[in-house]
Amino acid sequence: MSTDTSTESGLNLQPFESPCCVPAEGKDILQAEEAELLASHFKALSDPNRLRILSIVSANKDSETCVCDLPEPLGLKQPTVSHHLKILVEAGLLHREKRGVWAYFSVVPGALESLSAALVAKK
Amino acid sequence: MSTDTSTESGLNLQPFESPCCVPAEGKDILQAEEAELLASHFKALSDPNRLRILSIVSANKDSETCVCDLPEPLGLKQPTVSHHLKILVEAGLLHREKRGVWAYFSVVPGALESLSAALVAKK
DNA sequence: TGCGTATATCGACGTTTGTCAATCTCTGAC
DNA sequence: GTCAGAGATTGACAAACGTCGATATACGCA
Repeated sequence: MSTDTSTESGLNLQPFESPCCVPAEGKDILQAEEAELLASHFKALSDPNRLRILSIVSANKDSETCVCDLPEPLGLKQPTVSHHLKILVEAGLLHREKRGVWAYFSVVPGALESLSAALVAKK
Repeated sequence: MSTDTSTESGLNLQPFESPCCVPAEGKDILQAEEAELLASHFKALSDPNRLRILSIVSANKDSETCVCDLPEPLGLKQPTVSHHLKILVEAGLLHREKRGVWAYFSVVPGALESLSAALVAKK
């Protein structure tokens, strides 16, 4: 990266080479794979209707939430709700249990907490 | 949902109507506006390259990070990096300070922590 | 067996997103 | 004033996303 600066040893003021700051790479930086994984989790949380689904489901901790209760408060049609639920389940945030014809959902214990911790403990 | 139930007026016991669970709405559920706001923040975190930018910037806390250092470790072109930086700034996660020709970025104090808290304190 | 219902899946559509080449704006140096 | 470089903006494009109607699947009941 140095062109022909004669005295490169002692001086730290560079004419045009690296005038701003240090590269800051190769250290304990979030790697591409980890970033991809973490981003996929946040993507599951990046839709307002999915956040509201999580809120509703986590509101009744004792009794699980069934799908049939979600379309009305959300103002969404049943296929759309099913689509969002699938995304939340695949993200590991919701647990699906099918009993008979009905499907009941509950928040996976510790899932939100671990995501929350990843936010503050970001390297 | 009701086909041809003759007496639809006063009765609240439904033969096939609500067999699963309670509606669980109208309580302390995440409202649409709050959900929209929260989702917009998580959307800023839902891209792996933006997470890596946050990681790099937060890695050198003392000295801020300049834009010119980001394209190389990320493998992105300068306009793309600028685009992601804009999203992070508008989400309130990064602070931009332009000194001369260069722009330096730093993590907004408490921004990630407040998001992290919203995750576990979800109603 | 056959019917009604709850949920999942499919297909389509408009919208949003990530990326980059090209260009513009601004600043410092000569 | 002129020039060079840093970074922001624009426009374009493919890919991904959210939504919903239509349909399929699975289960309980008579």
